[in-house]
Amino acid sequence: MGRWEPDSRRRLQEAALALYAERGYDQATAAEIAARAGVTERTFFRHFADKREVLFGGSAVLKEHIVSAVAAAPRGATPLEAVSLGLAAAAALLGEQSRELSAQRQAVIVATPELRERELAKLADYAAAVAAALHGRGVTEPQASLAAEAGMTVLRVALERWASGADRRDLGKVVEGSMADLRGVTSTG
Amino acid sequence: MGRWEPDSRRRLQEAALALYAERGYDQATAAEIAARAGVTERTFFRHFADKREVLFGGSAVLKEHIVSAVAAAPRGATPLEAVSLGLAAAAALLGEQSRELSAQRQAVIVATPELRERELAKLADYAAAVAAALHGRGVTEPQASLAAEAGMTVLRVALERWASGADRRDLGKVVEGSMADLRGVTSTG
DNA sequence: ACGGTAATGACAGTTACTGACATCACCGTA
DNA sequence: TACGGTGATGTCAGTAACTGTCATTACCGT
Repeated sequence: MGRWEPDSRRRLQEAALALYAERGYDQATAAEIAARAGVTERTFFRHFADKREVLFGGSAVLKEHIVSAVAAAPRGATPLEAVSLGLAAAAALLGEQSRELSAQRQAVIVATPELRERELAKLADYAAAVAAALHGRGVTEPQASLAAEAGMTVLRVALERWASGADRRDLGKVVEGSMADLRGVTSTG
Repeated sequence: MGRWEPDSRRRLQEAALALYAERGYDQATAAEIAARAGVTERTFFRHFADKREVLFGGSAVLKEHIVSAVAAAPRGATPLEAVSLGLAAAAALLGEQSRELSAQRQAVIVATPELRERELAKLADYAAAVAAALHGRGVTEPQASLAAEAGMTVLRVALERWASGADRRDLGKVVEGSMADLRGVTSTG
Protein backbone atom coordinates (compact mmCIF):
# COMPACT_ATOMS: atom_id res chain seq x y z
CA MET A 1 0.00 0.00 0.00
CA GLY A 2 1.06 3.56 -0.53
CA ARG A 3 1.86 6.17 2.05
CA TRP A 4 -1.03 8.43 1.06
CA GLU A 5 -4.64 7.98 2.05
CA PRO A 6 -5.70 4.45 1.10
CA ASP A 7 -8.75 3.53 -0.98
CA SER A 8 -8.02 6.16 -3.60
CA ARG A 9 -9.75 3.98 -6.14
CA ARG A 10 -12.96 3.85 -4.14
CA ARG A 11 -12.79 7.57 -3.45
CA LEU A 12 -12.47 8.24 -7.16
CA GLN A 13 -15.52 6.13 -7.88
CA GLU A 14 -17.59 7.94 -5.27
CA ALA A 15 -16.39 11.36 -6.39
CA ALA A 16 -17.14 10.56 -10.01
CA LEU A 17 -20.67 9.31 -9.33
CA ALA A 18 -21.40 12.35 -7.18
CA LEU A 19 -20.08 14.81 -9.75
CA TYR A 20 -21.77 13.10 -12.67
CA ALA A 21 -25.05 13.18 -10.79
CA GLU A 22 -24.63 16.78 -9.67
CA ARG A 23 -23.73 18.56 -12.86
CA GLY A 24 -23.84 15.93 -15.59
CA TYR A 25 -21.22 13.69 -17.11
CA ASP A 26 -19.75 16.06 -19.68
CA GLN A 27 -19.73 19.02 -17.31
CA ALA A 28 -17.50 17.11 -14.91
CA THR A 29 -13.82 17.04 -15.80
CA ALA A 30 -11.44 14.30 -14.81
CA ALA A 31 -9.35 16.89 -13.00
CA GLU A 32 -12.33 17.88 -10.84
CA ILE A 33 -13.11 14.29 -9.96
CA ALA A 34 -9.50 13.70 -8.99
CA ALA A 35 -9.40 16.86 -6.91
CA ARG A 36 -12.53 15.84 -4.99
CA ALA A 37 -10.93 12.45 -4.34
CA GLY A 38 -7.74 14.11 -3.15
CA VAL A 39 -5.47 12.83 -5.91
CA THR A 40 -4.15 14.12 -9.21
CA GLU A 41 -5.71 13.66 -12.62
CA ARG A 42 -2.91 11.29 -13.58
CA THR A 43 -3.87 8.95 -10.75
CA PHE A 44 -7.43 8.91 -12.00
CA PHE A 45 -6.26 7.54 -15.33
CA ARG A 46 -4.00 5.04 -13.63
CA HIS A 47 -7.02 3.48 -11.94
CA PHE A 48 -9.49 3.80 -14.79
CA ALA A 49 -8.85 3.60 -18.52
CA ASP A 50 -11.17 6.51 -19.25
CA LYS A 51 -13.84 8.77 -17.84
CA ARG A 52 -16.56 6.18 -18.41
CA GLU A 53 -14.86 3.21 -16.84
CA VAL A 54 -14.95 4.72 -13.37
CA LEU A 55 -18.66 3.86 -13.15
CA PHE A 56 -18.05 0.21 -14.03
CA GLY A 57 -15.38 -0.70 -11.53
CA GLY A 58 -17.08 -3.86 -10.33
CA SER A 59 -17.77 -5.32 -13.73
CA ALA A 60 -14.96 -7.87 -13.64
CA VAL A 61 -16.30 -9.35 -10.40
CA LEU A 62 -19.84 -9.40 -11.73
CA LYS A 63 -18.69 -11.13 -14.88
CA GLU A 64 -16.89 -13.78 -12.85
CA HIS A 65 -20.00 -14.45 -10.78
CA ILE A 66 -22.17 -14.86 -13.84
CA VAL A 67 -19.76 -17.13 -15.66
CA SER A 68 -19.19 -19.29 -12.59
CA ALA A 69 -22.89 -19.78 -12.08
CA VAL A 70 -23.39 -20.74 -15.71
CA ALA A 71 -20.52 -23.20 -15.60
CA ALA A 72 -21.80 -24.69 -12.35
CA ALA A 73 -25.31 -25.33 -13.66
CA PRO A 74 -26.48 -28.95 -13.33
CA ARG A 75 -25.68 -31.32 -16.17
CA GLY A 76 -29.23 -31.65 -17.38
CA ALA A 77 -29.86 -27.94 -17.62
CA THR A 78 -30.68 -26.49 -21.04
CA PRO A 79 -28.58 -23.55 -22.29
CA LEU A 80 -31.16 -20.96 -21.31
CA GLU A 81 -31.63 -22.58 -17.91
CA ALA A 82 -27.91 -22.30 -17.31
CA VAL A 83 -27.99 -18.67 -18.37
CA SER A 84 -30.89 -18.07 -16.00
CA LEU A 85 -28.74 -19.31 -13.13
CA GLY A 86 -26.08 -16.82 -14.18
CA LEU A 87 -28.62 -14.03 -14.15
CA ALA A 88 -29.74 -15.05 -10.68
CA ALA A 89 -26.15 -14.78 -9.50
CA ALA A 90 -25.86 -11.33 -11.08
CA ALA A 91 -29.08 -10.21 -9.44
CA ALA A 92 -27.87 -11.42 -6.07
CA LEU A 93 -24.64 -9.47 -6.38
CA LEU A 94 -26.25 -6.31 -7.70
CA GLY A 95 -28.97 -6.54 -5.09
CA GLU A 96 -26.38 -6.29 -2.32
CA GLN A 97 -25.87 -2.61 -2.93
CA SER A 98 -28.56 -0.22 -1.85
CA ARG A 99 -31.31 0.27 -4.35
CA GLU A 100 -30.86 4.02 -3.97
CA LEU A 101 -27.21 3.96 -4.98
CA SER A 102 -27.93 1.63 -7.88
CA ALA A 103 -30.74 3.89 -8.98
CA GLN A 104 -28.49 6.96 -8.91
CA ARG A 105 -25.84 5.16 -10.91
CA GLN A 106 -28.38 3.88 -13.38
CA ALA A 107 -29.93 7.33 -13.74
CA VAL A 108 -26.58 8.83 -14.66
CA ILE A 109 -25.95 6.09 -17.18
CA VAL A 110 -29.36 6.41 -18.78
CA ALA A 111 -28.91 10.17 -19.06
CA THR A 112 -25.53 9.94 -20.79
CA PRO A 113 -25.13 8.42 -24.27
CA GLU A 114 -21.44 7.67 -23.75
CA LEU A 115 -22.19 5.77 -20.57
CA ARG A 116 -25.03 3.86 -22.19
CA GLU A 117 -22.60 2.81 -24.88
CA ARG A 118 -20.20 1.55 -22.29
CA GLU A 119 -22.91 -0.35 -20.45
CA LEU A 120 -23.90 -2.09 -23.66
CA ALA A 121 -20.27 -2.98 -24.29
CA LYS A 122 -19.96 -4.48 -20.81
CA LEU A 123 -23.04 -6.61 -21.32
CA ALA A 124 -21.72 -7.74 -24.68
CA ASP A 125 -18.52 -8.72 -22.95
CA TYR A 126 -20.45 -10.73 -20.39
CA ALA A 127 -22.38 -12.35 -23.20
CA ALA A 128 -19.19 -13.45 -24.91
CA ALA A 129 -17.91 -14.95 -21.66
CA VAL A 130 -21.20 -16.71 -21.03
CA ALA A 131 -21.17 -18.10 -24.56
CA ALA A 132 -17.70 -19.47 -23.90
CA ALA A 133 -18.95 -21.08 -20.70
CA LEU A 134 -21.79 -22.66 -22.65
CA HIS A 135 -19.27 -24.02 -25.14
CA GLY A 136 -17.65 -25.71 -22.20
CA ARG A 137 -20.99 -27.36 -21.51
CA GLY A 138 -21.15 -28.72 -25.03
CA VAL A 139 -23.46 -26.10 -26.50
CA THR A 140 -22.58 -25.23 -30.10
CA GLU A 141 -22.86 -22.04 -32.12
CA PRO A 142 -24.96 -20.15 -32.79
CA GLN A 143 -27.13 -21.43 -29.97
CA ALA A 144 -24.56 -20.48 -27.35
CA SER A 145 -24.22 -16.86 -28.50
CA LEU A 146 -27.94 -16.40 -28.94
CA ALA A 147 -28.76 -17.78 -25.53
CA ALA A 148 -26.06 -15.63 -23.93
CA GLU A 149 -27.09 -12.48 -25.74
CA ALA A 150 -30.72 -13.04 -24.99
CA GLY A 151 -29.83 -13.51 -21.34
CA MET A 152 -27.91 -10.24 -21.17
CA THR A 153 -30.82 -8.48 -22.82
CA VAL A 154 -33.07 -9.85 -20.13
CA LEU A 155 -30.66 -8.60 -17.47
CA ARG A 156 -30.53 -5.11 -18.95
CA VAL A 157 -34.27 -4.79 -19.37
CA ALA A 158 -34.82 -6.05 -15.85
CA LEU A 159 -32.18 -3.74 -14.41
CA GLU A 160 -33.80 -0.73 -16.04
CA ARG A 161 -37.25 -1.66 -14.78
CA TRP A 162 -35.91 -2.31 -11.31
CA ALA A 163 -33.73 0.77 -10.92
CA SER A 164 -36.34 3.11 -12.38
CA GLY A 165 -38.85 1.89 -9.84
CA ALA A 166 -41.21 0.60 -12.52
CA ASP A 167 -41.07 -2.79 -10.82
CA ARG A 168 -40.97 -2.74 -7.02
CA ARG A 169 -40.04 -6.37 -6.53
CA ASP A 170 -36.55 -7.62 -5.70
CA LEU A 171 -34.13 -7.59 -8.61
CA GLY A 172 -34.05 -11.38 -8.68
CA LYS A 173 -37.80 -11.53 -9.13
CA VAL A 174 -37.74 -8.89 -11.85
CA VAL A 175 -35.10 -10.87 -13.72
CA GLU A 176 -37.16 -14.04 -13.44
CA GLY A 177 -40.21 -12.24 -14.73
CA SER A 178 -38.37 -10.76 -17.70
CA MET A 179 -36.96 -14.15 -18.60
CA ALA A 180 -40.45 -15.61 -18.56
CA ASP A 181 -41.60 -12.78 -20.80
CA LEU A 182 -38.83 -13.53 -23.27
CA ARG A 183 -39.85 -17.17 -23.42
CA GLY A 184 -43.42 -16.12 -24.07
CA VAL A 185 -42.47 -13.78 -26.88
CA THR A 186 -40.23 -16.21 -28.70
CA SER A 187 -42.38 -19.31 -28.28
CA THR A 188 -45.61 -17.80 -29.60
CA GLY A 189 -44.08 -15.31 -32.01
CA MET B 1 -24.44 22.52 -52.95
CA GLY B 2 -21.17 24.15 -52.14
CA ARG B 3 -18.68 25.54 -54.58
CA TRP B 4 -15.94 23.08 -53.74
CA GLU B 5 -15.81 19.49 -54.89
CA PRO B 6 -19.16 17.93 -54.09
CA ASP B 7 -19.72 14.75 -52.11
CA SER B 8 -17.29 15.74 -49.41
CA ARG B 9 -19.28 13.60 -47.00
CA ARG B 10 -18.94 10.49 -49.10
CA ARG B 11 -15.25 11.19 -49.67
CA LEU B 12 -14.74 11.44 -45.93
CA GLN B 13 -16.44 8.11 -45.39
CA GLU B 14 -14.30 6.40 -47.99
CA ALA B 15 -11.11 7.99 -46.73
CA ALA B 16 -11.90 7.01 -43.16
CA LEU B 17 -12.65 3.38 -44.00
CA ALA B 18 -9.49 3.15 -46.07
CA LEU B 19 -7.30 4.67 -43.38
CA TYR B 20 -8.86 2.67 -40.57
CA ALA B 21 -8.28 -0.50 -42.57
CA GLU B 22 -4.75 0.43 -43.54
CA ARG B 23 -3.21 1.43 -40.26
CA GLY B 24 -5.89 0.87 -37.64
CA TYR B 25 -8.49 3.12 -36.08
CA ASP B 26 -6.39 4.80 -33.40
CA GLN B 27 -3.41 5.28 -35.67
CA ALA B 28 -5.52 7.34 -38.06
CA THR B 29 -6.12 10.94 -37.06
CA ALA B 30 -9.10 12.98 -38.07
CA ALA B 31 -6.76 15.45 -39.72
CA GLU B 32 -5.32 12.73 -41.92
CA ILE B 33 -8.75 11.52 -42.97
CA ALA B 34 -9.78 15.04 -43.82
CA ALA B 35 -6.59 15.63 -45.80
CA ARG B 36 -7.15 12.48 -47.85
CA ALA B 37 -10.68 13.63 -48.55
CA GLY B 38 -9.43 17.06 -49.57
CA VAL B 39 -11.07 19.02 -46.78
CA THR B 40 -10.06 20.37 -43.39
CA GLU B 41 -10.43 18.66 -40.06
CA ARG B 42 -13.17 21.08 -39.10
CA THR B 43 -15.28 19.92 -42.02
CA PHE B 44 -14.89 16.34 -40.89
CA PHE B 45 -16.49 17.19 -37.57
CA ARG B 46 -19.23 19.16 -39.27
CA HIS B 47 -20.32 16.04 -41.12
CA PHE B 48 -19.76 13.54 -38.33
CA ALA B 49 -20.16 14.00 -34.62
CA ASP B 50 -16.99 12.07 -33.86
CA LYS B 51 -14.36 9.78 -35.29
CA ARG B 52 -16.58 6.72 -34.90
CA GLU B 53 -19.71 8.05 -36.51
CA VAL B 54 -18.08 8.31 -39.94
CA LEU B 55 -18.44 4.53 -40.31
CA PHE B 56 -22.16 4.62 -39.52
CA GLY B 57 -23.34 7.24 -41.99
CA GLY B 58 -26.20 5.16 -43.36
CA SER B 59 -27.65 4.14 -40.03
CA ALA B 60 -30.57 6.57 -40.13
CA VAL B 61 -31.73 5.18 -43.46
CA LEU B 62 -31.35 1.61 -42.25
CA LYS B 63 -33.31 2.38 -39.12
CA GLU B 64 -36.11 3.86 -41.19
CA HIS B 65 -36.29 0.77 -43.39
CA ILE B 66 -36.48 -1.56 -40.42
CA VAL B 67 -39.14 0.44 -38.61
CA SER B 68 -41.25 0.83 -41.75
CA ALA B 69 -41.20 -2.89 -42.39
CA VAL B 70 -42.19 -3.65 -38.82
CA ALA B 71 -45.02 -1.16 -38.93
CA ALA B 72 -46.23 -2.52 -42.29
CA ALA B 73 -46.41 -6.13 -41.12
CA PRO B 74 -49.80 -7.78 -41.61
CA ARG B 75 -52.34 -7.45 -38.84
CA GLY B 76 -52.22 -11.05 -37.75
CA ALA B 77 -48.46 -11.16 -37.41
CA THR B 78 -47.03 -11.90 -33.97
CA PRO B 79 -44.46 -9.45 -32.54
CA LEU B 80 -41.50 -11.60 -33.50
CA GLU B 81 -42.93 -12.16 -36.98
CA ALA B 82 -43.15 -8.41 -37.44
CA VAL B 83 -39.58 -8.02 -36.24
CA SER B 84 -38.50 -10.71 -38.68
CA LEU B 85 -39.94 -8.67 -41.52
CA GLY B 86 -37.90 -5.71 -40.30
CA LEU B 87 -34.77 -7.83 -40.29
CA ALA B 88 -35.50 -8.95 -43.83
CA ALA B 89 -35.70 -5.32 -44.90
CA ALA B 90 -32.39 -4.62 -43.17
CA ALA B 91 -30.77 -7.58 -44.86
CA ALA B 92 -32.04 -6.43 -48.24
CA LEU B 93 -30.57 -2.96 -47.75
CA LEU B 94 -27.26 -4.18 -46.36
CA GLY B 95 -27.03 -6.81 -49.08
CA GLU B 96 -27.06 -4.10 -51.75
CA GLN B 97 -23.50 -3.13 -50.98
CA SER B 98 -20.74 -5.41 -52.07
CA ARG B 99 -19.96 -8.17 -49.63
CA GLU B 100 -16.30 -7.20 -49.86
CA LEU B 101 -16.89 -3.62 -48.75
CA SER B 102 -19.20 -4.76 -45.97
CA ALA B 103 -16.63 -7.28 -44.86
CA GLN B 104 -13.89 -4.64 -44.75
CA ARG B 105 -16.10 -2.34 -42.72
CA GLN B 106 -17.11 -5.12 -40.39
CA ALA B 107 -13.49 -6.22 -39.97
CA VAL B 108 -12.49 -2.72 -38.89
CA ILE B 109 -15.39 -2.55 -36.45
CA VAL B 110 -14.64 -5.95 -34.95
CA ALA B 111 -10.98 -5.02 -34.51
CA THR B 112 -11.72 -1.75 -32.67
CA PRO B 113 -13.40 -1.68 -29.25
CA GLU B 114 -14.60 1.88 -29.68
CA LEU B 115 -16.28 1.01 -32.94
CA ARG B 116 -17.85 -2.12 -31.50
CA GLU B 117 -19.30 0.04 -28.76
CA ARG B 118 -20.81 2.36 -31.31
CA GLU B 119 -22.26 -0.51 -33.30
CA LEU B 120 -23.94 -1.85 -30.18
CA ALA B 121 -25.34 1.59 -29.48
CA LYS B 122 -26.75 1.82 -32.99
CA LEU B 123 -28.44 -1.54 -32.66
CA ALA B 124 -29.86 -0.52 -29.30
CA ASP B 125 -31.23 2.59 -30.97
CA TYR B 126 -32.86 0.48 -33.66
CA ALA B 127 -34.29 -1.76 -30.97
CA ALA B 128 -35.89 1.18 -29.21
CA ALA B 129 -37.45 2.36 -32.48
CA VAL B 130 -38.70 -1.13 -33.28
CA ALA B 131 -40.18 -1.43 -29.80
CA ALA B 132 -42.02 1.84 -30.40
CA ALA B 133 -43.33 0.49 -33.71
CA LEU B 134 -44.54 -2.61 -31.91
CA HIS B 135 -46.33 -0.41 -29.40
CA GLY B 136 -48.15 1.08 -32.36
CA ARG B 137 -49.28 -2.44 -33.21
CA GLY B 138 -50.73 -2.94 -29.75
CA VAL B 139 -47.86 -4.89 -28.26
CA THR B 140 -47.26 -4.04 -24.61
CA GLU B 141 -44.13 -3.95 -22.46
CA PRO B 142 -41.95 -5.78 -21.78
CA GLN B 143 -42.82 -8.01 -24.74
CA ALA B 144 -42.17 -5.23 -27.23
CA SER B 145 -38.69 -4.41 -25.93
CA LEU B 146 -37.70 -8.04 -25.59
CA ALA B 147 -38.84 -8.93 -29.09
CA ALA B 148 -37.06 -5.89 -30.50
CA GLU B 149 -33.82 -6.53 -28.60
CA ALA B 150 -33.84 -10.19 -29.50
CA GLY B 151 -34.33 -9.24 -33.13
CA MET B 152 -31.36 -6.86 -33.11
CA THR B 153 -29.25 -9.56 -31.49
CA VAL B 154 -30.19 -11.88 -34.30
CA LEU B 155 -29.23 -9.22 -36.83
CA ARG B 156 -25.86 -8.66 -35.23
CA VAL B 157 -25.00 -12.32 -34.90
CA ALA B 158 -26.06 -12.94 -38.50
CA LEU B 159 -24.10 -9.94 -39.75
CA GLU B 160 -20.95 -11.18 -38.06
CA ARG B 161 -21.34 -14.67 -39.45
CA TRP B 162 -22.07 -13.32 -42.91
CA ALA B 163 -19.30 -10.72 -43.11
CA SER B 164 -16.69 -13.03 -41.63
CA GLY B 165 -17.44 -15.60 -44.31
CA ALA B 166 -18.46 -18.21 -41.75
CA ASP B 167 -21.79 -18.46 -43.56
CA ARG B 168 -21.62 -18.23 -47.35
CA ARG B 169 -25.35 -17.79 -47.95
CA ASP B 170 -27.03 -14.48 -48.74
CA LEU B 171 -27.44 -12.19 -45.75
CA GLY B 172 -31.21 -12.65 -45.83
CA LYS B 173 -30.84 -16.39 -45.50
CA VAL B 174 -28.33 -16.06 -42.69
CA VAL B 175 -30.72 -13.78 -40.80
CA GLU B 176 -33.56 -16.26 -41.26
CA GLY B 177 -31.39 -19.07 -40.02
CA SER B 178 -30.28 -17.16 -36.93
CA MET B 179 -33.86 -16.27 -36.12
CA ALA B 180 -34.80 -19.92 -36.32
CA ASP B 181 -31.91 -20.74 -34.02
CA LEU B 182 -33.12 -18.20 -31.48
CA ARG B 183 -36.58 -19.74 -31.49
CA GLY B 184 -35.04 -23.14 -30.95
CA VAL B 185 -32.96 -21.97 -28.03
CA THR B 186 -35.75 -20.17 -26.21
CA SER B 187 -38.48 -22.73 -26.81
CA THR B 188 -36.57 -25.73 -25.56
CA GLY B 189 -34.44 -23.93 -22.99
C1' DA C 1 -25.95 43.26 -60.71
C1' DC C 2 -27.02 42.02 -56.00
C1' DG C 3 -28.11 40.26 -51.54
C1' DG C 4 -29.01 35.85 -49.10
C1' DT C 5 -27.49 31.34 -48.03
C1' DA C 6 -25.03 27.09 -47.17
C1' DA C 7 -20.83 24.94 -46.93
C1' DT C 8 -16.21 25.50 -45.97
C1' DG C 9 -11.66 27.47 -44.12
C1' DA C 10 -8.98 29.46 -40.43
C1' DC C 11 -7.78 29.58 -35.80
C1' DA C 12 -7.83 29.58 -30.93
C1' DG C 13 -9.18 27.00 -27.01
C1' DT C 14 -10.57 23.07 -23.81
C1' DT C 15 -10.03 18.52 -22.26
C1' DA C 16 -9.34 13.53 -22.46
C1' DC C 17 -5.59 10.71 -22.33
C1' DT C 18 -0.37 9.11 -22.56
C1' DG C 19 4.66 8.68 -21.74
C1' DA C 20 8.64 9.58 -19.01
C1' DC C 21 10.80 10.50 -14.95
C1' DA C 22 11.09 11.81 -10.00
C1' DT C 23 9.54 10.97 -5.30
C1' DC C 24 8.34 8.77 -1.20
C1' DA C 25 6.70 5.60 2.29
C1' DC C 26 6.80 0.71 3.31
C1' DC C 27 8.93 -3.94 3.50
C1' DG C 28 12.16 -7.59 3.67
C1' DT C 29 16.83 -8.55 4.54
C1' DA C 30 21.63 -8.36 5.68
C1' DT D 1 19.85 -0.73 12.15
C1' DA D 2 20.92 0.62 7.65
C1' DC D 3 19.69 -0.32 2.97
C1' DG D 4 17.99 -1.50 -1.46
C1' DG D 5 13.63 -2.95 -3.83
C1' DT D 6 8.84 -1.99 -4.80
C1' DG D 7 4.44 0.07 -5.65
C1' DA D 8 1.65 3.92 -5.76
C1' DT D 9 1.67 8.60 -6.54
C1' DG D 10 3.17 13.39 -8.25
C1' DT D 11 4.94 16.33 -11.96
C1' DC D 12 5.19 17.83 -16.47
C1' DA D 13 5.20 17.89 -21.31
C1' DG D 14 2.82 16.42 -25.29
C1' DT D 15 -0.82 14.58 -28.68
C1' DA D 16 -5.21 14.57 -30.61
C1' DA D 17 -10.29 14.74 -30.30
C1' DC D 18 -13.62 17.97 -30.43
C1' DT D 19 -15.91 22.97 -30.09
C1' DG D 20 -16.90 27.98 -30.75
C1' DT D 21 -16.39 31.83 -33.59
C1' DC D 22 -15.71 34.50 -37.43
C1' DA D 23 -14.25 35.17 -42.25
C1' DT D 24 -14.75 33.58 -46.96
C1' DT D 25 -16.69 32.05 -51.18
C1' DA D 26 -19.43 30.18 -54.77
C1' DC D 27 -24.18 29.47 -56.03
C1' DC D 28 -29.12 30.89 -56.41
C1' DG D 29 -33.15 33.67 -56.89
C1' DT D 30 -34.77 38.27 -57.84
